[in-house]
Amino acid sequence: MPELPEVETVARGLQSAVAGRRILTVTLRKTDFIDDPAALERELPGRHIVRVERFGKFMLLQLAAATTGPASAYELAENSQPIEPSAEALLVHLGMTGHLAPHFAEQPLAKHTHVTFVLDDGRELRYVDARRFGRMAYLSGAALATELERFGADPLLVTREEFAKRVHASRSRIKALLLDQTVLRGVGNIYADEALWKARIHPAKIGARLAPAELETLRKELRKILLKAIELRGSSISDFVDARGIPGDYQQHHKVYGREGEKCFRCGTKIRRIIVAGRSSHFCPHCQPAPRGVSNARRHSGRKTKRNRPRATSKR
DNA sequence: CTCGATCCCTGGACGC
DNA sequence: TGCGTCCAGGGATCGA
Repeated sequence: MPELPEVETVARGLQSAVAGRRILTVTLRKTDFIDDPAALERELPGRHIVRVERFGKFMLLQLAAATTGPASAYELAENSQPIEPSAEALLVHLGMTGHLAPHFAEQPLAKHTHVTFVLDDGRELRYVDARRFGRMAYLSGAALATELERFGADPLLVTREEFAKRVHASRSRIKALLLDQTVLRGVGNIYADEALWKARIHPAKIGARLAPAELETLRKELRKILLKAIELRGSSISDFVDARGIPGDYQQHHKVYGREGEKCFRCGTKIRRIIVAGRSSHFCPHCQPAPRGVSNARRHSGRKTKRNRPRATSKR
């Protein structure tokens, strides 16, 4: 599941693989995850991919009109300017199962290939996403700026003061705050759980009640974990692979995620899993004591037999 | 303002 | 082997 480190890994791979290339044609198949499919077909052909970077869990393929001519990869590497409000970009969110990678044209189309960009060197940039939880949008100018402004701070760059301000501004539980993309951009379920374990904070604790020292520990540990995960090219849970099809290695380092019932590496207590903010939350009941009002007692989920909802047939 | 619930979607795990 | 059921979860949305 692509979170910040996985998206960073893919973005770096694409930066070295396709930056400087020109998009010749766009082929769309299923389009229900695309904001405005017609805009992609209309705007992308002829444009250059100037640069690929990560923004939260999004990849931003920064584009430029054909008239500027192809920039050399070397030239692009020298250019580390942030995206300007007047820029244009293709936003790609990988959702849970999205892949964006270059292929040789003769390679057969993988199942669930929904978008193909033919590049000027004969290769194709293909978007494959079985579940279509991803998102794709072509945005420019004010619309792009507005879209990006919705998001919170980058967890790798956020300062102590800004982190504290953002967390203390709400009465939500810390797990919900870490997952909230308008608070921090890029953190998902795995790295939220890992950081909370490292900082010894219970996921259901109210963010505003965290002591400044706790908060600062959390910020630093989150940052360390994300950097380490980037170094290892992300966590390969389910089928994450980078732009070259290579899986990451950080899943070997998970301390709580996916370890329900196994022993805490610090104290040996069995790792538990509860639902916080609608998401599975893995934690050590001993190292991360429950706040007042939240029971750590084992309530074996009575397996609620929910739904038998009739399939809302909304194919497109 | 914050919450849970529901929905989107498919593949994989699991039980029988 | 095959079928049914459940589950994964990021994000939008809705009602409480």
